[in-house]
Amino acid sequence: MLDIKFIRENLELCKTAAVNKNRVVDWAQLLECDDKRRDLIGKTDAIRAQRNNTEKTTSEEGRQAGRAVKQELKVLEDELRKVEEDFNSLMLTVPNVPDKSVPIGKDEHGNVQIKTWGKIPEWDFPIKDHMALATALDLIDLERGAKVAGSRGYFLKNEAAQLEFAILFFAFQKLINKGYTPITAPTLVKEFALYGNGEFPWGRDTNVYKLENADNYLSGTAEVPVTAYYSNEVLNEKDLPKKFVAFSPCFRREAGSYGKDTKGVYRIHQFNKIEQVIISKNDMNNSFTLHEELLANAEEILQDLELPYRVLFMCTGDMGEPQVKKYDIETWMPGREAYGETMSNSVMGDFQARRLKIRYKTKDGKTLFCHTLNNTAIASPRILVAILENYQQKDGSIRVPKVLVPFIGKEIIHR
RNA sequence: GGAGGGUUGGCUGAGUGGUUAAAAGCGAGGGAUUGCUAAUCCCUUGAGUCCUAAUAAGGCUCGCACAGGUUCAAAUCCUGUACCCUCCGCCA
Repeated sequence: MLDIKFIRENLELCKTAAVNKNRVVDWAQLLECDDKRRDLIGKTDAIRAQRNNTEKTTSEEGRQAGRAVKQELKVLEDELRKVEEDFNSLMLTVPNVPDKSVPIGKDEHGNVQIKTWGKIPEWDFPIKDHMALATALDLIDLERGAKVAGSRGYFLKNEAAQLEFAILFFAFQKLINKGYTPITAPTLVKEFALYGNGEFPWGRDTNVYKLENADNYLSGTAEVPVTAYYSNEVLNEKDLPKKFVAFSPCFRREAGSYGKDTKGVYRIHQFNKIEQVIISKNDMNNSFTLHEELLANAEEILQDLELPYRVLFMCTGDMGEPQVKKYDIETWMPGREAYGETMSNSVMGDFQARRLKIRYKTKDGKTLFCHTLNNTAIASPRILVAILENYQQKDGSIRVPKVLVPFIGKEIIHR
């Protein structure tokens, strides 16, 4: 959510931002609603003032007069309510304004690679993709996954199941050691949290599962519950930033991506993720610094795992509505002969905090909206795709990344 | 699933129909005083909107979980919803 005053004063900037993000906003309608809204506020306030200045009465005459004022007020208040409803839903459709540095582009082709790390492995034998490897080693069972859970269902078995726990716990501990507060978060969330994060209204019909017999949704990421953790609260500047490393199961409908990435466990409906979330003060430079910190944390995890990756600076058309700036980290996946997204690192400015009403008191007593940021730490099983494929050996066995050996209790996975 | 109790500002907590106050306290910010510290005193400390160059001063309105309603008048009465607590039942 942007500040309507900001929109009024920076209309062209906001319009351009929406165009660059491929989002349609009915600006004329929004501004008209805002005008109407303010006009009605003025009128109702005047009548309310009149009402408030009426003296205490017990006479029939006085009551008559009071009723007349009340009637008048009711008409205006009803009108105001309607206008505000329209206004609020229009406001929810306004995307955040990207930072000046963000490359302008229509879609993923506009993203800019800003860094690569690690050497893309070369093979002296025909390589297998993660499903060929995992099937032979009885690590992943897609058939029974589909039988039990439906499309994109899966079971992780044996060392793959161990690897999942290992990788999650490894990342969890790493971030805890960096001072992040460990937290396990509810996946089952209320609607406000999804609006608050800016998942809604945009992703309402494609991204998120809604429960049938409760007024809840299954969140696609711990970003949603953890960012909403302090909703409607006023924090203290000296306690910022709040840094969390959060675990949650994640659910994604993936409606509209039928037929996309259907191989293996790259794109599935349910997975587990460790997410980094930061609530910080309203200072963009400070937030950009934290954004880099989140990036460095994620890179460190991939470097520990010795997985080659690259960092993309996401362009306006591929970055999502709430974001000011976003990096994706893509890890090399030999089976795809390409990098695949494994982490997504965003800074939102106060966009989410406005929607969620997360504020803080500054040292000099002012109340401001916080800034919010988040980045993946590790998401499983997608990262297993990279691990299995990059660590495969000629005989079909798989080496265990050094840092994970203590968790698995062996160096090689074979049957 | 059933029964009862509750929800007031950054926090604790008064207030059960009436118009200069949502009391008081705490915390926070600013100021005064002070050899330093401590103490004391004063002011400020929810949101919207209008007027403004202004996130200055001021006006008005709203604000007591949320949404409606009753009334000339609602934190206070009524209805619905959410959440919290206690107990019963079921249960990992």
